[in-house]
Amino acid sequence: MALPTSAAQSAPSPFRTREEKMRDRAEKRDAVLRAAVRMFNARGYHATSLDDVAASLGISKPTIYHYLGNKEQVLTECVSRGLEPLRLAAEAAKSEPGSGLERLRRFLLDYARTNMDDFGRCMVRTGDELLSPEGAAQIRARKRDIDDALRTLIADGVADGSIAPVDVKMTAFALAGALNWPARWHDPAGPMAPDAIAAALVDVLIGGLAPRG
Amino acid sequence: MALPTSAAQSAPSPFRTREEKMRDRAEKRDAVLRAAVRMFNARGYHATSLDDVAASLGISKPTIYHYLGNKEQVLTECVSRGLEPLRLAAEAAKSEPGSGLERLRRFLLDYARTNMDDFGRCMVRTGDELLSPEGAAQIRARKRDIDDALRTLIADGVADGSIAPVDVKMTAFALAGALNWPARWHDPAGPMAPDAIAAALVDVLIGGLAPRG
DNA sequence: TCGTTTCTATACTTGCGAGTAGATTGCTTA
DNA sequence: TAAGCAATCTACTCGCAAGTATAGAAACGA
Repeated sequence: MALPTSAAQSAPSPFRTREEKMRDRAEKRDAVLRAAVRMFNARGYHATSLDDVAASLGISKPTIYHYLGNKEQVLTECVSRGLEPLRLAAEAAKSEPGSGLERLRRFLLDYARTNMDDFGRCMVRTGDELLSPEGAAQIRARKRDIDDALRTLIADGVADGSIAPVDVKMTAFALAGALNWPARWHDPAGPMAPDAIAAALVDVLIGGLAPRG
Repeated sequence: MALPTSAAQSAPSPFRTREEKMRDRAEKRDAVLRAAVRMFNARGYHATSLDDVAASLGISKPTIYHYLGNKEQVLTECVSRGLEPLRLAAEAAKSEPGSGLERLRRFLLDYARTNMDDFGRCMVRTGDELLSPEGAAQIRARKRDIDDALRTLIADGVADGSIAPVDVKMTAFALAGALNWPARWHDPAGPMAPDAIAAALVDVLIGGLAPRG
């Protein structure tokens, strides 16, 4: 039989193609992860059972196991999805124009915003203690890459004079800490927009507390 | 029989006075908490069983229950001990001499150092999700007091001109985030001294990234 | 049409760890 | 000397939630 092209959709057929089925499957997997990450953020990983997650989707626990290997994999997949936009932002910052400070500022804004969405919050809040040694090592390596990119941006800025001659490592920790913290306190349902928070935090960090000249 | 005064200790008696016994009890309770907080920090609260804690002290679980009501109370007591030095520092900062910025700087240094000791780390890492609603509310109220003190110090500095006209609330979050973060990454057994880390972080936060005129 | 794969459910097993019962020992006090 | 209390143990109960065995329905391919 001839495979229908994706363009040939005049009358939607009930028969799914291979790609459609793969997409269906991916959508269901996504739905599981979205439900899980919300509950992890709201109640914590250990306080969330996969039965709870399943119930919130109107399905049963074995269905989750059909899409994901085990509970830790559900968590690591959520963390991965929180990490990915950071990796992309770090990648992008490398080849952008502008001074070190300008490139850093854009990266920090992305970083802060990302940390306030569902997967970003989960990523920040998931410490090594929740994961198996292997899982923790993988995640740590990927976080380390982000941190390296951050340090490089700072060093670039120091080198081109757009950033004061700070201690690069400690500065990276200070920035990361300040921008990770909203994952703990920010309420997505509250009145403060993530963009505004990100902008305010970045302004404080770049300007410092001491009054300028 | 006459109670021995605490001065009459020429030959240490095996018979304990009431105060000595109370002190003994307090010491044992402390030992339980110190053992527990170390394991909570190393492996996480949920991954630490009270059997583990007991074993590390060469005692049995019911002995822990003799000194503390339940597992959550072990945790909340650890968190309290992490919070207490912060409360004292906040209290002290109120009545110290110096500009707003100077008082804030001293407070921030205390804050950062405290967050790197055993109980401080536990305090920072213990999110609401680990506690019962009642426990979480109590802890949150006490953290809120610290945050209020921090905001007041910032506002004082802005008012007296020693701090730039920043957004007080966001600044408090940025500072707290940056100084809480070492609770996640600092290794007490590593080469970096908490004092040096605290100083470096505070310098970055006060000075900012942008070069000064 | 028939075997195979996909998806889903019900109903189970299993292990861990919080918390408890009850006994024991020894000091304290009436 | 007996009652009481403090401190500790061994040996349990019990509930929860991760993960599994198994089966049935639908879709698919040959």
